[in-house]
Amino acid sequence: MQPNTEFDFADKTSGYWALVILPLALPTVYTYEIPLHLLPIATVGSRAEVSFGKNKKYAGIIKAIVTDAPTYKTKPLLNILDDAPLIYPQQLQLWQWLSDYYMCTEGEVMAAALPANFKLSSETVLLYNTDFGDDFSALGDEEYLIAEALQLKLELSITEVQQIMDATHVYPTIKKLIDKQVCFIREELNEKYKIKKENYVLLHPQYANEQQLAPLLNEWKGAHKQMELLLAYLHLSKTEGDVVQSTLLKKAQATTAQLKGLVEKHILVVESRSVDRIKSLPKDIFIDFELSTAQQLALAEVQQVFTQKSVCLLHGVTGSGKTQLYIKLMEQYFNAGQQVLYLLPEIALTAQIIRRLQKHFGGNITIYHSKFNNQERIELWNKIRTGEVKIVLGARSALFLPFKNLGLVLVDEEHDASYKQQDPAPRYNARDAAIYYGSLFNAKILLGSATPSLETYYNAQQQKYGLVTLSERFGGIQLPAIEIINTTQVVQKGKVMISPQLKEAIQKTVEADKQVILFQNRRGYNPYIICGTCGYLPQCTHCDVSLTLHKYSNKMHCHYCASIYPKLVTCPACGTNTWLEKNFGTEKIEEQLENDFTHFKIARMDVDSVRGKTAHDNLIQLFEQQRLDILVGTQMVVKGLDFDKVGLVGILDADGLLSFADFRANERAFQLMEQVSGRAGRKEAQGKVMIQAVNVKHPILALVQQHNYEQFFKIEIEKRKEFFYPPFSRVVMLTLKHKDKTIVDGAANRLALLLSQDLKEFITGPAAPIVGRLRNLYLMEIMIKLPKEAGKSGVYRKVIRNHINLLHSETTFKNVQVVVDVDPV
DNA sequence: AGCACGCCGACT
DNA sequence: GTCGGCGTGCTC
Repeated sequence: MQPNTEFDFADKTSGYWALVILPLALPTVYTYEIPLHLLPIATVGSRAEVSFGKNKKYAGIIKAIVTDAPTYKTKPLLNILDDAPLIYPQQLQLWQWLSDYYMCTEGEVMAAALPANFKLSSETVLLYNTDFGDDFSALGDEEYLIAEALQLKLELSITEVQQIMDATHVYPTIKKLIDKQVCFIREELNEKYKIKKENYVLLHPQYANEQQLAPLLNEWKGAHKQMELLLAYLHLSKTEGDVVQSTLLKKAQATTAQLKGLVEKHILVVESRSVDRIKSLPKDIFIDFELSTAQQLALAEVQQVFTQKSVCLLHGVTGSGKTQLYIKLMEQYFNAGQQVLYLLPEIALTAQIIRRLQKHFGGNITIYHSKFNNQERIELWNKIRTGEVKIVLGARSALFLPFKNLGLVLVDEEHDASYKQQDPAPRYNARDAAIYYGSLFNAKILLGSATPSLETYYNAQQQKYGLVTLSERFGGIQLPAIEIINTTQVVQKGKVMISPQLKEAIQKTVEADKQVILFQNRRGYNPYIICGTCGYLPQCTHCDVSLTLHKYSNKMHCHYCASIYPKLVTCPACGTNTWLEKNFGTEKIEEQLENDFTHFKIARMDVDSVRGKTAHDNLIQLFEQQRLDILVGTQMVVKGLDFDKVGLVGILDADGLLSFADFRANERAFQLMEQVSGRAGRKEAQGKVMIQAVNVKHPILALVQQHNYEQFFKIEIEKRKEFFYPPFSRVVMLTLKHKDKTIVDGAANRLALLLSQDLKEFITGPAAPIVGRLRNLYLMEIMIKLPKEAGKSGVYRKVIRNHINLLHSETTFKNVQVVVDVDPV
């Protein structure tokens, strides 16, 4: 694979070709000839600048270097953009695996894997031909406009041209301008990343020894201000070591001119140094706590498992102190000089956990998530690649980082659905991909959860993974007592659902100086308006869903396509104005609570209230510092938060959780309720949980009440087995989309028929999903439950791929989009 | 993903 | 008659 450096350079063609992955949804790699002069630096894993199509340029990744000449003519690589490979062979292997397993292209994986600033594509720039003169008489109106602007600015980007012409159809005009030689075009591939430089002030070498400065200072002849500046410098360099120009000038209240004076006198020198954007903490490790006996035992068991198996599940009840165990384990791998990846669901990546880990690992721990800007990501990327950074804490995309020497992967809250990427391909599950990625390094993988996914727990039971259980809460605190409240009566009154019992408990809890968390599931349980006369229900014009009423905007929102509509005054169906507000979301609950408890401090936490970078953390901090009494929220309040003073947790609507129509409904409901409950009584005393439900006989509720995961697993796994659902099968969900209803229906039937030639007994559907139309596209779904026979899954995927291609070869169905989702959640 | 080519409806 | 709509196909 490596280019032969002994190659005879006298030969003109190098005889080597590079297979390049482009960051586009293209099914294959593209072959480029490696020009002789680039051969020594063209290495697998580096980015190459290539021309693709008529004039676009991209930065692609060299996947492989081959010596067999392709049968078609090739373009040359234009440039090699990296001194050293950006990614390691393990990354390429991971990309390949992801694209195979999740049935997407490697380009899509690349687009997801690389930080934005590494993904370059050219921008077309129009350049004015100064030889053209200024005779614009032969130009049309639009051509004239552009030519005039070009004459003035000499360069225009395509976007600027679009603005000038106020039109999208700019290419024909540009073409004419080029033909008439008014301008020519250039394709620019810009490296956006600039190393941040900062000016440092140093003593001139002739004063390297400070004693040499004394005569100078005693016989100071220069400006007084310059001496002050020099003294300020000496002070700063004593106290802080390296002196940054900006800090010095600020401190001495001096100007650059004065500093320049000293530089000219060869007393000081200014040096531009690249600085790290990532502010670094001291690299001390400080692990000052001791594990409890139960934790120590569990840690020893994990270590024991890792001598035989590479994956281990840590099943620890909420509040058992899994994080402490992780910290001890991380320390061990860190000390062995290996890198550690700690994955968390995006939402749990709060300042809380970050602070906690930084306290122990200081500057050795690095955080990587979507809120970081591009420059910071690039710097991190490089530090991880060189092995300088040892511990990374991140959400699912941190999986793509180029580890050099990965020893341990921790997947916390392994059951969490947000490890699965939903929308743009690759639709990967970071937990599963982490297991594969780890195996490439021979790393150990620890999956942690209080409510493991059925798949993982099953794997543990089958001895595929090791299993370690922590059934005792840290400090011996009891798991919260759970009370189930029948709300049949309350519901009938059509009011906000806070039962008298819950209301009383809230009152008592807050009065006892404890905090309350109220949980309301959001999806499918939103406020809406309905016409009280004719029953008309306002719906989104692009999607088959009813609109949600938002109080703060007083507008109706579509939660699927984000369209916003004004609140209707008269009913478009019957012309009356008798709207009824139905149902309730977190907003409405907050409103109700404010009425009921006028003296309590109440806050709401959901996607609307925590928009923006810091709102979420701020709210958590407020709650942590007990400046809030009641927190009302959705899923968000569940994840990874530790609050010491929560005495009561209320689940307002358990029916809503249990009523989803898919095979994971019970699992999700159990996990959610168990996790929410776990927020209660973590440090000092046993907490209390109240679950409101109409269907109080639902078996899951009893299991939650007993905190009985094992029993839940036993019941649920039987059902999965009976109906051939995961973990007994592997689900592949095909979603077909088209703007014409009859065409999607036809395509879905056709595809199902095609698939049934090979996979007859595994197909369910086609069927329209609950939301049958999204963004003006009608949807149909086909579910395939594939058996998990060893070695067969590749064959199955090929069959599916072939049949989709076959469908697309039929003219009627050519434009039907088919989205493939492997292991959907 | 772009971008060009090509075949049909609404205007000078 | 042409302009420009977007459906279709290709990019090493």
